[in-house]
Amino acid sequence: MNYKQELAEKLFEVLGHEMDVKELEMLIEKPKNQQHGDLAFPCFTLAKIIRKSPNMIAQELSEKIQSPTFEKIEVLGAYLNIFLNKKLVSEDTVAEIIKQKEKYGALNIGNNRPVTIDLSSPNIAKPFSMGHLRSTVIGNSLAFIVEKCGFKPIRINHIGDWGTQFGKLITAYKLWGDAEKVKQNPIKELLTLYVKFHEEAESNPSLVEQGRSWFKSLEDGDEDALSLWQWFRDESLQEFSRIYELMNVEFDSFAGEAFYNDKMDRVVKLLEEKQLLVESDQAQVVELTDEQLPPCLIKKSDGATLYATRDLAAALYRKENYDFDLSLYVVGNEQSLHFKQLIAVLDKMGYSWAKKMVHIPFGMMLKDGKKMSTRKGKVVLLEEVLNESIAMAKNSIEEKNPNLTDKDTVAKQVGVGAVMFHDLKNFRMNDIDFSLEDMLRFEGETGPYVQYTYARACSILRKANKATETSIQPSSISWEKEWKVVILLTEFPNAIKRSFEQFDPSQIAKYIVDLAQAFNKYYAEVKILEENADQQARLALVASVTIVLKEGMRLLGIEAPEEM
RNA sequence: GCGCUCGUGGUGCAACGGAUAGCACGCAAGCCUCCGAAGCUUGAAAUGCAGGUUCGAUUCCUGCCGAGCGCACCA
Repeated sequence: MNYKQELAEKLFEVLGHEMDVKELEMLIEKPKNQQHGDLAFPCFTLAKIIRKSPNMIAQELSEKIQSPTFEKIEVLGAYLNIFLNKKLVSEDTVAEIIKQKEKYGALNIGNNRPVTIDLSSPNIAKPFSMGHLRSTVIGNSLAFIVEKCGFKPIRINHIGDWGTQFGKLITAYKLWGDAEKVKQNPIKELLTLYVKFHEEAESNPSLVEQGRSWFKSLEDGDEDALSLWQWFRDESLQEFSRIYELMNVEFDSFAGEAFYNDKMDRVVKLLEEKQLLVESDQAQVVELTDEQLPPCLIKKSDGATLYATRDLAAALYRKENYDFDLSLYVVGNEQSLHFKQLIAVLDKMGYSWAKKMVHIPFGMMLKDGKKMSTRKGKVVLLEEVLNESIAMAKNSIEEKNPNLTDKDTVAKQVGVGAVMFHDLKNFRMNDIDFSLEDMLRFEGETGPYVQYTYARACSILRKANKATETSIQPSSISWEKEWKVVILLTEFPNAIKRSFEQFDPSQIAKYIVDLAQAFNKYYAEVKILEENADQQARLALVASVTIVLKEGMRLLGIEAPEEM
């Protein structure tokens, strides 16, 4: 199945053990140009070791290597170009996929060890904005990827349900709030209050002081403050769950910031015991000068805790309760410094597992090239975008496939798929300038494009009206026209491996677009349902494509409707 | 000022240090009496600047320019 490895082994046999198999495998590449074959081995590195011209080495190697897997070996300059045996590789690959079904591409490297994933983490009383979309969608996909690699994912939604913004919110509600309005449209009304607070605070600084004092009351357990907090929290969570349902995202834990309120004293004590805590400007900090980082603030001068304190408590709690092998934090790039500090402090505390914590940063969702600001109300609401996308999908269905049953379900799958895919298709570190137009595009490299390809392939299998055979019959097919599709099918496990190693779902998104493109070209060129001796083999190929496309979409958290 | 991230056709993005730098959107021209045109085919169009390492640099290193984000009592 791994042809690269096979080639590396052959090279190793033929060579006088100048390099080991791993090194040789590293050098093997897939040519950009298909005319150069399926695998290529450049001889430059070898030339240095053996002290012969690379062209000569290539020539010599080409004469010595033989295997039924390689049907042709060409020498082009310093390159050894290997052409795989199309019939053998195609029939093996297709048979393998049909046999393994959605298990194809699974990697058994995790040994069922737990991996916690901190994702989504919206702030209560603030709207679920496009910014949270990124963490939710990337984290969700990473959970599936990690699972595919044999780990046990634990999705944790570290809800932002505590902090000074609640003091501000309570202040605003006390001054201008209306219970009825909040009940009717909680998030929007709370956002309005939050924005108003910041507008007013510019000319009236005492508001900030009031906010701070309300938060202090909250921390001290003041009943009035607590009941307001509880109310805001409940209303917000209800709204969030509606969005998660739309996107089909589920969590194993909603333990947010408030959950750690009673677990922070312990952290502070531990830090004191380990003599890491230092007073600085009346605040308690951990110095990180050795690590060349700014100090990490643990307690404010008024004794209140901070973000870092909470995250330390959360890290300890997660280690103790989940015994994670890996702890991923899918949080924006702008918090890189915070996670460096967090990990550094844990390391200083002597926890060896600190290095198992990985911050997975991603670029910002910008608006007109600038950061969106909740305070100024410059946010785009995710739910509105999703609903608009669903409505657009519905229109497309009415126009293109009016007889479809269950249009609403499919519209949801396609509309939401478009938004999620748009976020996953590019390398996560790139900033994204928000564009509704781009997000709701259904043509080109988009979720709906992949879904459409899948639906078309399913349609063929339906029309063939033969259950996909468990094995493909020997056929006269040459696999020439199918070859681009086949070679991509063999690449799926690699795409999964890359996405895991780099914690990068876009590797899979790009892969399924490539596969969909190759299949669509094949579809345009070959009449698959033509009755002839090759039909069975072609249908098996189509079945393989549906399996891999569907599994690829699943790993991104996107649904795959069979008709659309 | 210091730190992190990023500079590729008009726009959005690809390219384990390798061959002629790929794809999509948009634009221009085609393709449904034929398996779903949310598709396919063809065309025009790009590596910020200057050095360095290397047989070979879009990729690695240094400097500069440009963008975004951070840099103690927000998260």
